[in-house]
Amino acid sequence: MGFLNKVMMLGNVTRNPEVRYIPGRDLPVAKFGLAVNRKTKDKEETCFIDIVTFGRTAEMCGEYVTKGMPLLIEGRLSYNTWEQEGQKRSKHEVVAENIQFVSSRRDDNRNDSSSFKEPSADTIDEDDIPF
Amino acid sequence: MGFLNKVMMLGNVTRNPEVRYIPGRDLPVAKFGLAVNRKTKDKEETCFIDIVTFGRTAEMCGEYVTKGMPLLIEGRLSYNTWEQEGQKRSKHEVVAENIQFVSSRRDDNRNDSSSFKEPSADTIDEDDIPF
Amino acid sequence: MGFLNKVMMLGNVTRNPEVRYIPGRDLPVAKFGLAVNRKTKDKEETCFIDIVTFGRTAEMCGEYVTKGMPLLIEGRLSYNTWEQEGQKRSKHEVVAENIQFVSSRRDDNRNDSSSFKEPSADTIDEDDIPF
Amino acid sequence: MGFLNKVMMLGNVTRNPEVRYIPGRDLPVAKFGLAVNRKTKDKEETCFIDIVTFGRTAEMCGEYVTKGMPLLIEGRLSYNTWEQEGQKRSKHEVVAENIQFVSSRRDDNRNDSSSFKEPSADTIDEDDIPF
DNA sequence: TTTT
DNA sequence: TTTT
Repeated sequence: MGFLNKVMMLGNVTRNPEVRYIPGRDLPVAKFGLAVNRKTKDKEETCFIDIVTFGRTAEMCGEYVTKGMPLLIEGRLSYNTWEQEGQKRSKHEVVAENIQFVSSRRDDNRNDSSSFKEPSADTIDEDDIPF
Repeated sequence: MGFLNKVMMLGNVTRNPEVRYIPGRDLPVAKFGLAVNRKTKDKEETCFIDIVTFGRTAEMCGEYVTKGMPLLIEGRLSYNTWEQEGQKRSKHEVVAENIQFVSSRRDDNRNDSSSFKEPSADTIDEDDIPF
Repeated sequence: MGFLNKVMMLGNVTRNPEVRYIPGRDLPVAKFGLAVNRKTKDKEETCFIDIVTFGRTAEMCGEYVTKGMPLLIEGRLSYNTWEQEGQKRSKHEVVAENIQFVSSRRDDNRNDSSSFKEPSADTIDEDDIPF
Repeated sequence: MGFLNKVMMLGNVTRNPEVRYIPGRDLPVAKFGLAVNRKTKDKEETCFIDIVTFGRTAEMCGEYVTKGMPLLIEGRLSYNTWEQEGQKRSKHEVVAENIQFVSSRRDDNRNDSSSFKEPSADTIDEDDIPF
């Protein structure tokens, strides 16, 4: 049938990424939190969600992503289960497949673009496009 | 800054919707589960997630959605917290803003289209489009 | 089989919306242009596309959207054909089903939120959500 | 400010892909057409759009994609301009960054999954995910 | 708690 | 130029 599992979120980083390596593999994994606000007429609610990312994107998160920063995340929702002290535990998180830096001030634009040139080069398919 | 929180999932319904009404409001709320599979070369993983929907969409879920059925969901990720026996509890779910029926057999196409004509009329903006 | 046609774009408005009414129907239609930039290491390209929107969203575009403004558009791609002087002509445009205002400066946030309270109330399903 | 240009379409291939190579680069480029139907109560409309894809995805399109086949496309809208006989010409197309095969019959599931194992291995980040 |  |  085919599947589809796509998440796009623009929010603020709630804690600095921690980067570790999968034991026995030289694959970096970065984890951090994201908060996405939603304001309507009468209320404001925030979706807090943990973000995981792998490989080069994880390295760049470790280098450039900091608490408070706005970030555009594209990825998929994932559901993990494990046992803890004989108890079943489970958790949703977003596996980020693409991360985009977003400047929060018009004035910062110039600087952002240059300082984030490397990260932005990480977006999907950047190497494949000839024109 | 603006926010973005968009989820699109194509999966199978894991339990029949239960529909109830918000007390004091005549607003229907439907809840059910969705399983989204993801196969790669070496493994298969499934994301289980609870779906909530409101209003006319909720009514139609109560009427047409059944366990096992494939469904295309568009909505947003939401994070709820509450207290239970003095313990903080929290949960992620997807608030479905648009639901689309998906036939799983080519042969069913004809019938699906007609039996689901009403539901499919519920998609975003259906009333607004003049041509 | 089900269909899917979803477009999400964050860009700048290239001309002020023109709002007209479908003759014989009191349905407003707004049209304007959007430019979405894409920078990579070696080049910058811009996707120019025409946006159409209907109903209440169209009215709000007429009232609040102006040339140069950044805008987040969600909708679907549409393909129109017609005859002009015996020639077949065709055109792609995006039918916007949801429009979100995006402030371009952190400082503007407060004001934006309030001045755009009405528009932001137009997002999908705003009326359906009970909490 | 950051940009966003995301297109997701599920439709049928309208012509077999033609694959050529960028002169001087060993980069394959595949082009084909897609038709996305949209039925509402009173009408049916079809969005025809040209799809371009590069690299390994292009090769797989050349090998596996055929006219009539349903396909899930994820990518971005692109706008190209050129001169033809002194006339300015322009065109929208979708640059596909990810393509997913979608079986149209439940019965085909088994075979599809296996025959398309290679293509599906091309989805975003397949190599990066450790579990 | 789970679907194909 | 068009698919189901």
